[in-house]
Amino acid sequence: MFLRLATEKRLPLLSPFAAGIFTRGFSSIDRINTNLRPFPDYSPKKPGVKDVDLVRDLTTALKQRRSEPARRVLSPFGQRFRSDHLLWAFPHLRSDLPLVLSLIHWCRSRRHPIPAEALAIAAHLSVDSKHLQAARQFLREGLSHPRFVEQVIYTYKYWCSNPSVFDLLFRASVDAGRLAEARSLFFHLLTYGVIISTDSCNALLSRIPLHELLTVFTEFPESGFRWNVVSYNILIHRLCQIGKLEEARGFLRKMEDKDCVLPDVITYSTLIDGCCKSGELQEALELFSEMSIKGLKPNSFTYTSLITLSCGNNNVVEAERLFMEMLSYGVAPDAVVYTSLINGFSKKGNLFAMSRLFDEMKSSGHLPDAVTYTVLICGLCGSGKMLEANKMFVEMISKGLSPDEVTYSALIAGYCREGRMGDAFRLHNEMLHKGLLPNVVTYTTLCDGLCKQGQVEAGNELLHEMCRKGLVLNVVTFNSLINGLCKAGNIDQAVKTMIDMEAAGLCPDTYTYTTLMDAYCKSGDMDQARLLLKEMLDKGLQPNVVTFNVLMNGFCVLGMLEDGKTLLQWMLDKNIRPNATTYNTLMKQYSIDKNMKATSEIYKGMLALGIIPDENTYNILITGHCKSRNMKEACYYYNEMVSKGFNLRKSSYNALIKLLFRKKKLQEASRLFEEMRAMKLVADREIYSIFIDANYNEKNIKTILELCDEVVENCYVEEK
DNA sequence: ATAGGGTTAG
Repeated sequence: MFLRLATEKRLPLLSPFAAGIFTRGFSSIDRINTNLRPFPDYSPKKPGVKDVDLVRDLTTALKQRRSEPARRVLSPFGQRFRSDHLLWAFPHLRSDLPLVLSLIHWCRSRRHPIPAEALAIAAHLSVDSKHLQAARQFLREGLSHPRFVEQVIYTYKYWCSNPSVFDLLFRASVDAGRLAEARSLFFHLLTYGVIISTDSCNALLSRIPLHELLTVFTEFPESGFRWNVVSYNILIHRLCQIGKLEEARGFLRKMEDKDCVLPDVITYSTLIDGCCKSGELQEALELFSEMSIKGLKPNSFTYTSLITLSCGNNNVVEAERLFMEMLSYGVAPDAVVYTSLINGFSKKGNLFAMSRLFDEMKSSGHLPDAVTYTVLICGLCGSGKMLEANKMFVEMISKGLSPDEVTYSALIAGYCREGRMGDAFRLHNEMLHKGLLPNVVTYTTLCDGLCKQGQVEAGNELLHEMCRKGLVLNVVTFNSLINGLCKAGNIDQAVKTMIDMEAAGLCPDTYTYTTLMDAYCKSGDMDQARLLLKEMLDKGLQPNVVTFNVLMNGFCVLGMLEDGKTLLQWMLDKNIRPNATTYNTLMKQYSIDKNMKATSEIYKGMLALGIIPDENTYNILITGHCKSRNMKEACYYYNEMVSKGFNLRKSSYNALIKLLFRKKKLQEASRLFEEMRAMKLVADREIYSIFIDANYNEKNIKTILELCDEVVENCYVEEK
């Protein structure tokens, strides 16, 4: 199996009838392959007379008393025994591997070094007895001796070994990380006609760096060796990992057309995943249909890649469709595909769908693992449900699952978002206590949390601690710190930090620029903001909707509404889809300027593009219309937003109540006032006065007292 | 030999 003579390459050189030679056995092959090296003859070192006697007595004792412990049997020989005796003992024990093993074991226990030659022979004997595990161990140990390979070759013929010993030797080199050695071993063995198995060569492929992999991939077949589908899958996977999709696809064609190796589900799934990771949905779908045409049935790996991409594109509807399609094709779902889908919903904040799928997963017999729980915890944290996230954390531990760095980082991020830095650091300490090392993400999360609490200095100190632990800052860490500095009003230091970041070999990205541009915009320095925009465009960085929103906000608060509208047009021209925030920013400024006509036009433009208004949009419309005393419009938007399940902000309630009161709509005003109080929102003092007066007129003492209490409790405390 | 989880900007 393991040995194939390296003759295939020479085939074309033979005469037409030479092919028949191959059926006639080795002697014929030897005739045509005169340049194949023969295996050398073995001539062991000669023992002295006393040595001969010792070895005979020792091996006889071992055989005679084989049921007794070797230690006891061999103890009389302890004084006189040398490592050399081992070599002379082997011929006596050649078909008795258990005794060979116990003799070697005894040697080791007496601290006798085992010579390389003995290790080579022991490997041959082990292979001969089909004891591959023992052979592997001897070979692994032997590799630490110089010229061990030569020892194995030198002893090979005499000990009538099996060619698989070379395969094991090659494999041991690979496993020991001696990759260059393995590579040259391949060619060296070739000169003896030994061919390493594809499996072992594939083990080499999966361990070497990509540039060497590509060399090996072309250089091994020069001797007639052929790669198989696994080899191609390894290569394609590595190319996909670094985003070289074109080349990966090239090898898909090459394997079929040039090498007659048929791609399998793994080949296609690997390529599809590569496309998904690069966001190339179109490519992925092409390959998906191509594999089906070839009769290859996609599996849960294939679907997971596509589902994960859909979720990442914020398209959970498509993700769920794919999941249903997978089920309808009879592809069994597993914990991974469930986890991916659950993650999609949790990221959208759809906790209902998240727990529905979690239940479905459990009831269909798929055990949630640590990743599943991490996704659930993350989803709950993202929705501010820290209590439930903690419950999930406890549940996962009670199920015997171990939270890892990722789980902890997710929980820590949840606490940071709530400003609960004490809890965040408590978890950080808990990690250390459990022997889990906080990594860059954990530290970045904590640093960001500190920055958001206004403690930039502490954040910076934490990063120094992180560096002392040998961790390296990444782009996100820098961005977080830059943001902290900006929010603390220290733009100069933020810019310096960006320069540090570049000096550290990290490229500022869209987050970095957007953060700094926002700081300049908010300080009223639109010129600097524009300069940064130019710089990022020059670097080939794409501004995104957030970048534009930052600029939009800058123009709007400075009253530069015409620039704002130009910016909106520019976005549309650049095919960057504005979102509700973009429109809200413009609408807000127009409504502050009491230009409700323009506000309404912007709103219409938003609807025309199919951009869904959010809670903010309605609040802007309501306060704006109230300020312009458009009661009808204000009430219209109030009803619409309530029907969509949105809540009014305090300012919207205040404005609407005041307007209703002014228009003598006492009943409506009062109803809204009650609604506002039920929402635990504190009305303006002016509104309290209005309702206290109104109740006074009605002589409703109880209500008056209640309202007075509330005013004292809320308005007074708030104004202090 | 292939798939799922955590951090940053408005």
